[in-house]
Amino acid sequence: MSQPSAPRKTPGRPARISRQDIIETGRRIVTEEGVDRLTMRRLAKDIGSTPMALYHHVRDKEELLVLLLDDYAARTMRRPELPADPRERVVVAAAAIHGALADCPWIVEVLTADDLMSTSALWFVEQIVDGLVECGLTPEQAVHGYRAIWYYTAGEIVIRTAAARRRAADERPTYREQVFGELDPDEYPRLAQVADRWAPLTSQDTFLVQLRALVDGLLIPR
Amino acid sequence: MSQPSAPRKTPGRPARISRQDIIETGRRIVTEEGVDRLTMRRLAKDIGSTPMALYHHVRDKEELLVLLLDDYAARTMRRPELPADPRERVVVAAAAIHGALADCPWIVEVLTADDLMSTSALWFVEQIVDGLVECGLTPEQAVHGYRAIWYYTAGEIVIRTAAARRRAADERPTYREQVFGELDPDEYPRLAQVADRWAPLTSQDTFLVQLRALVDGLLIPR
DNA sequence: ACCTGAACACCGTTCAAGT
DNA sequence: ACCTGAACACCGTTCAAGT
Repeated sequence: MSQPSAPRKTPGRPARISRQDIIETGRRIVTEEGVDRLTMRRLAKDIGSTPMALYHHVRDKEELLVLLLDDYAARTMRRPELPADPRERVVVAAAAIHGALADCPWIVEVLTADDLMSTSALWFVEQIVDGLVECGLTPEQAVHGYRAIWYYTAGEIVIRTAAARRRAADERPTYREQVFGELDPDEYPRLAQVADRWAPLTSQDTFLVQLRALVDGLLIPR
Repeated sequence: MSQPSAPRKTPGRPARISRQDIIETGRRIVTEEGVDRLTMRRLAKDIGSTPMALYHHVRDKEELLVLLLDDYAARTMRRPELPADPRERVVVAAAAIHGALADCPWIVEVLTADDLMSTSALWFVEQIVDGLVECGLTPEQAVHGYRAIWYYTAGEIVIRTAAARRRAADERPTYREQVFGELDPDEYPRLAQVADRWAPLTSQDTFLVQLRALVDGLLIPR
């Protein structure tokens, strides 16, 4: 990451707050109260300073969020033992990324703001691309394969997080429930057939089996 | 959709603005200036009314956005000719959903707010689930398969839209470019190998071939 | 029933000035 | 160099009142 406030050699006034203070206080607010409560004003208040002081250490709020994501990843993404089989290695590395994101729902705000998660996740990306190459893909195909896995993973997190947030906030029946209640079985026979099982089915966590399907599909020679 | 302002039978003051006015004005603002510019205040001003008048016709801003998505889908999602082969049918239906979303980047705001796109997209979901069943999946597997396709599709849109927004707004080199510039080839040999091709590779549109891979993977008997 | 005006409780960020 | 105070230009939404 860029370091606009890397420790200068003495001249000028000593800093009262540091990037590290900002990150730590930001992390506390986000984990305890959610990313919606993280505002520059609130952060400044908690840190005992003014909103504008923050702008001396971070460019803007988006940079702050990326910093917090980096901090989160560095703090939690421990490298797991990976299986020798390259296909399994791809699956386990992708599942590890997914697991880290799933424990950190506020991440969605930043996901949509940057395409590569964090330097701390780079090792996992390496494992995925390398595993795909070892399975016989060209490096180019492997990059595209990684991208498909990343889209699937990010999409799962974004959609599931949104669904959970809605459930938490809402009393009213979801749009989905309304739609499935009034489904015309002549026009939508298959959906009508599964209508009453839709909610339990889609709340099942099948991330891993579908991830395997995707990886298997990517590895079919073509 | 719920219709809190369905036409009442005469009593009371005649409405000066209608749900339809709100949707049309909202659509104009969003398509001409982007979803960020759509505020209740701005919409009220354009419609020649006050912010609070809007709250008589929509519950809140989120409902307004869902209404706009519905309107967009009903207006643009024409049912295409579908191939007879069920596997191809799944691919074409999913690609049609993707194409509609890709032409409408502001959708991301609403995607994260509701899990099922719109009643207008229901026919496409039916085709996907039905195609998967015809290929031999159980209805339950087909629903999970649809979900995986939806995650992949939504993830692609979310990430690509975010990347485009960043490119449009930013001069500074992306985080990604910085990371790939300083990549340690000993620690990340595979990424170092593709580092200089990463940007062109990941800007290629491979949605369709990866979608096929996913569908093929979902259809492998297991 | 439908709409208005004023207010509440906020935002991110810029600017000019202070130490 | 680092921080402050005041201000700019906004938000979504509630409330009480008007017609």
